[in-house]
Amino acid sequence: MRKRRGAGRPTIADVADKAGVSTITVSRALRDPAKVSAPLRERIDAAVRKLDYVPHSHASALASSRSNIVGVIVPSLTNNVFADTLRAIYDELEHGPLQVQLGNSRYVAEEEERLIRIFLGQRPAALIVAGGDQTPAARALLESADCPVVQVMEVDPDPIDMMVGFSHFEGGRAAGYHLLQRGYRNIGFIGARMDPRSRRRMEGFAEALRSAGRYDSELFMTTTRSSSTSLGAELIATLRAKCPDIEAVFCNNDDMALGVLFGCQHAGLRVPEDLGIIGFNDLEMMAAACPSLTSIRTNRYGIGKTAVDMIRARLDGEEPENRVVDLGFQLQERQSTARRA
Amino acid sequence: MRKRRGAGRPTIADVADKAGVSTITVSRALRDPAKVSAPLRERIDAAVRKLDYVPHSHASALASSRSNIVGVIVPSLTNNVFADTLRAIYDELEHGPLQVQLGNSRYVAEEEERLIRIFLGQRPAALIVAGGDQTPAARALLESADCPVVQVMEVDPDPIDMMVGFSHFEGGRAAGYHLLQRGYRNIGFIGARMDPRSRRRMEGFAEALRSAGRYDSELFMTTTRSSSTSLGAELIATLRAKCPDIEAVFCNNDDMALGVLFGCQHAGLRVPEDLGIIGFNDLEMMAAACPSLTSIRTNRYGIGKTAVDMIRARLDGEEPENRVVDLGFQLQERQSTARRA
DNA sequence: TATCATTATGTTAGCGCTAACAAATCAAGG
DNA sequence: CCTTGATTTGTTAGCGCTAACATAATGATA
Repeated sequence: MRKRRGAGRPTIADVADKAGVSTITVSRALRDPAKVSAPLRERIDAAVRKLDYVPHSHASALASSRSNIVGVIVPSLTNNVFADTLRAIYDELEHGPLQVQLGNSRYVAEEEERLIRIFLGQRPAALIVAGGDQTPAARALLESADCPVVQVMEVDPDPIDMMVGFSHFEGGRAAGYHLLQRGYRNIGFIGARMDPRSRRRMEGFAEALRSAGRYDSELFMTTTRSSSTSLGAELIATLRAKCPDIEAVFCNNDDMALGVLFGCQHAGLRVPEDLGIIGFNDLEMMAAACPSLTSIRTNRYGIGKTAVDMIRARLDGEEPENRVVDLGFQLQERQSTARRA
Repeated sequence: MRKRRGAGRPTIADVADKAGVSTITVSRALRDPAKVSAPLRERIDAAVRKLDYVPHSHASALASSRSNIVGVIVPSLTNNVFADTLRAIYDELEHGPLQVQLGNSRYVAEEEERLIRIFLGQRPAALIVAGGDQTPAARALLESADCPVVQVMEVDPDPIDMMVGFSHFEGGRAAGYHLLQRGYRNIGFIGARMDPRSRRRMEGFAEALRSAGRYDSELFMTTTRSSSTSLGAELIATLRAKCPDIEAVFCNNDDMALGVLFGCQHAGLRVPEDLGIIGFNDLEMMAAACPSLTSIRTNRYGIGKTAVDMIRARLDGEEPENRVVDLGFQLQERQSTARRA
């Protein structure tokens, strides 16, 4: 006699037996209750509860060749920027059947490609990837994926499928204009990691300075090290040692900006009088800091929410009116750049 | 003629055809290459590459009634504390076949129970859950799960299965002794969210103060609002308005501690002279702050790494020598409590 | 070389679910 | 009463993979 495998949890057949219907009816009652008459539905629900039945998602995925997994690939788990977007995705998906599967590419394009490959192996319901800088192979994989794909955090005229984010270039440019407007002259840039998005911020910033004839590459300091508060403090010290006449600095993110503030405080510099500081993202702490820190506010939660909305619409068969949604940014002006111009 | 479903990507049968072997041989070559002779292995590998074959994980999970999913349930995605542990889990799991599936319980026990139910429906390879405060039903579900279960972030003599973390009570107590030792007398506590772990920190802290006869409930201020830097600034202002003679404060986490520092700076108070501050977790920014902030350092990355090690050992059939691993904590003494006693 | 243990590969039958088709039931109109 | 069309439920086969058993090839031993 052959041993039965996995004879553990109740299956849809057990529920069907108990309710006195066929398995397909149970399947329908669970997936689309409207397709089953009220009395049967009640009997099935009762049987489900009594048996504590949980559908076997793998079997379902295999039979329908369509899983309930939304693959999400982000470059960092510790970066607050992605945490907010992720939180939105989880919040939005909570009350549906869709499940998030999260991959961490650590800012490595090849790792991202590997993750895309793995995720596609699961026939995901949809895919969300950060940014628009995939390798050609990764892009090809995504283009041929037969599920909705949303690129988040950036906008680009040529999305793989759909896209929601904002322009990092314009954000950087706005930061530049703000410092110029505030009367700062010797304006620098501090950037860590320098992933493609940070690079675009820097380029927009440089363009703003250039347009006013105030661009000086000596005042731009970047590193591939990952950003942190202490790194911000370290870099501003180095930069000031090299260029003591620097008056203001744009940091590629808020952690770095906070570090610059701490660095100034340790060095006895007054902010904004001796040095103006502007960050990027407007994390919660920026408003609380002393002095409060100017930043470019981005709608990270909205990006996650919009991404899910787009996916849901597509899965419902609708075609989104715009394949690229620009959620923009706002300059949050605070004490750290409030120099009497 | 019946339409074939899902006639999309290549299957194991396609690979088997191309390599001139049976499907089970391909299956074995992919899962355990040592079971297949070298020449066949090479032919199979070549076929896999040529067809760009990716195994269908759902089919595999169904057939073996064992998925490659490690379910992880954390109470928050934005809390840096969990981000570090998560990062470790992802780092450790990267080069194996195991996939992480992440759930966010938002500090709601019922939501955690729901997630456990969903995850168990996928027959996970293992489960990692935060803390030891599951509902009785959730605990029962986990106890009957036929996979390794690791509770992280805490230690408890009675784990569901395995556990790795540290004692929040002892951490809080250490913070209390430190402030007493530094000569502070009117010592307060500020706590947001007040999840079970924060509560245990507070209890340990209170116990330390009580042992020195310096416990005063008037100086303990808690809220269920979620922690943030601005909340820290707000609460210290409220607490000082109520008890102007407060000399030092223990914050239930570092975000709150940073907020208290900012609050003091805005109010013109000197730290540590007018107010001593100690946080919990020792996030990166604590060392960079000005003044640098004392904190209880916890090994969050190590917790994630150890959890995966324990899971892997169990999956390899080994029994861990200790079902509960205490990774401890260290007091990081910095300027914010450096009062000349 | 015959015999047995070992290793390498193949055959068969599902895992639990759902798509596609089929049949039964029902409502309304002539 | 029978049509007709819509609605509800059931039957059958198969999604892609692997467990269990079966067999073939290989090696070791006397």
